[in-house]
Amino acid sequence: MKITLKDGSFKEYDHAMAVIDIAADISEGLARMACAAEVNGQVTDLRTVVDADCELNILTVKDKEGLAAYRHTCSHVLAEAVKNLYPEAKIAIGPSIDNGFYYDFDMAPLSREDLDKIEAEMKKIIKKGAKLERFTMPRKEAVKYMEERQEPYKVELIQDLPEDAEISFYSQGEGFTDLCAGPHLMSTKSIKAFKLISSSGAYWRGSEKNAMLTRIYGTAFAKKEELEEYLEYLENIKKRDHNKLGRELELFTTVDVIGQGLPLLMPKGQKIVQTLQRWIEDLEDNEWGYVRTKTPLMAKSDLYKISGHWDHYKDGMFVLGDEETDKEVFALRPMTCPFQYYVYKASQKSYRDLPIRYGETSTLFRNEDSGEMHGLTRVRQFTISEGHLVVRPDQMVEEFKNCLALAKHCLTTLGLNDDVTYHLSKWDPENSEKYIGDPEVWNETEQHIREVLTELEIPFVEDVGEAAFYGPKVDINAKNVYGKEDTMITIQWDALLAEQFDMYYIDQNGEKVRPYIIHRTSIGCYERTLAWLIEKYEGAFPTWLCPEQVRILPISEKYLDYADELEKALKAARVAVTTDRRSEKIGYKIREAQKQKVPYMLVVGQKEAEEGVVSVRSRFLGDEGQKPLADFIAAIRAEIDNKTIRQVEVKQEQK
RNA sequence: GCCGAUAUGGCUCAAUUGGCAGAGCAGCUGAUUUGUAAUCAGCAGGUUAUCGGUUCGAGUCCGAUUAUCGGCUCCA
Repeated sequence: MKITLKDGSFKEYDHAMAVIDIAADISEGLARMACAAEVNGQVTDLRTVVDADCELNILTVKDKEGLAAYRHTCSHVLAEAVKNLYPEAKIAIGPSIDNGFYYDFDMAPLSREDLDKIEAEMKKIIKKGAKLERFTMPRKEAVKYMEERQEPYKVELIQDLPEDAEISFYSQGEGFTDLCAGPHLMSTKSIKAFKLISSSGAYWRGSEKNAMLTRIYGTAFAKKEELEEYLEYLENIKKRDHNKLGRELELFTTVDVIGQGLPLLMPKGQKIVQTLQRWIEDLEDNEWGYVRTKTPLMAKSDLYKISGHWDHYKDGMFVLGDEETDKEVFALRPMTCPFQYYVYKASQKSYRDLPIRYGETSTLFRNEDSGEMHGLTRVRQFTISEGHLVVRPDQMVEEFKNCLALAKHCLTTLGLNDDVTYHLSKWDPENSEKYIGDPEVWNETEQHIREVLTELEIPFVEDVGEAAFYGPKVDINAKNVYGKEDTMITIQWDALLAEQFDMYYIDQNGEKVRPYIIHRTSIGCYERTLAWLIEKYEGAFPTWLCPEQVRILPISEKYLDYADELEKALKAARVAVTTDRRSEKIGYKIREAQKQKVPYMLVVGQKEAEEGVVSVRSRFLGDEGQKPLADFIAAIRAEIDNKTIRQVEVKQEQK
């Protein structure tokens, strides 16, 4: 047989061979490094026996799948260690994940000390360096085997495997065997660097209806240095975490008597939100053809009965009053759609009126479960740059494109455009009762969106079952510092709700026609976007967004007269000024201003006051230097007026 | 909602087996005028998250509640 290797070279053998032996034949080093293999593009185990011509690629920890196998083996070592220390623990599942691996056990919760003990046991196991052996069993035997070992979760897994599946096991050391598809390393000895990160609860098979198991997270790397680097990285990203940094910078806070998911924006945080809001509202209205509405924050239950929310979403709403005893019951709004529909419906519309683009800076309320709240990204009350476009079907593609362009413009201006992924969120035909409308409408609208994204050369992935109940959408997601993804912006194609709300326009022939609706946001919700900006810029915002753009640090009492003049000049430049007329501890105050990420600092002394020159420290103008005051102000002004350097790039990008 | 951890002054942290709640920084007052991690002296700041229990005595032990953090689940 003829084996084609990654580099295009060949190996020929006259008998069947295991991949690991082929690797050893290529080079001993490769066999030592090997974690898994790819045979004809299929990831497989090193123990796989090859008996026909094929393409073979040996995977090491440098390959994604190789590293996954390495970590997966580490999770088996973890399971063996846990079984050694806690024989009563039942094993569930233990896959590799993005940054490491985990294993779920049915056992009592663990403390950090317990994890340290388990880690020590794992080290012992690795030191012994047992070989991993793979074997298979028919279904009946496999079930019996795991029943004898009193592993009910494994029994359930085996029973749920498809009829034709090969049921494979891996065993290692003295009596640890796990149901597993592999692939795995040849020996536990190959694991060089690992660390148990944390433990927590996790539902069996990810369903809250099932038992809560104890999950242990860990990570593993090929080298100690890589592990240390990763652990250091984990420490460092905490410094960017908006939930910590945002509080330190006094952008927001929470108060226990006010409640969960109800952050308070402090003056500096609100200054940023206000800057964003003024910018977006003016941009939408003046350049993108929006008209603004201001609709109520609550409505009678009747409205939500029409929209369907009362039946499907009541648990997620804050209901005011008691349905049993009160004549009227109200609810705080979880979305703005129907409110703006009634603005549309207030008068009869002609085809000439369309498209109509309604924008609203809209505060919404959602009664999230108590464990879901997080900083500014998951809250119970938030404000979103919301909007609904009522358009004729023939205008739909054009308007949808415009919404994407506006979102991209916002992201680019904020410097966030490189950090997002686009998703086409589709319905799930298997679950059609969750959606309204016919399959043809869904397939057609999804195809339209697919074409729009392709035409705009926007890379995207398609997610089944993520659509809104009334239509497919484009979700623009970003990862936070911990790698968790949040939807920042969503643009939804709705060909169905106009029917529910009996919206229409009069066409050229005098006939009533249903319009299409686009639900969209331009910059997302302000709380979440603020959180994202904090993490992106580590609190050092572009100057135009800075709540405090300049701080004056005087060093002499004699400077007082001059300070007033300076203050006036800076105010005229739309620069916030903090004057502190105390002269001592200037070094500390500079440090303090740096900590609070004030981009510009003016240190002003008596001598400079007389000469009209100030010492300037700023992270934009270089560390320090003497500059005429006028130059300094001009520099700040230029930066604010240009928004950012990135803003210039936007202009280049736009046609 | 579920599993676990945590909660002491504005901030960072102490407080021995249950035995007088303390320090540094920040703040305030006065003195000092020396330009980039710290001038000097003094003052003030606390119902130890809240409520309840055990005890002669609770920051410490027990229970409940609230909030925060790490996960799970959820996110129309």
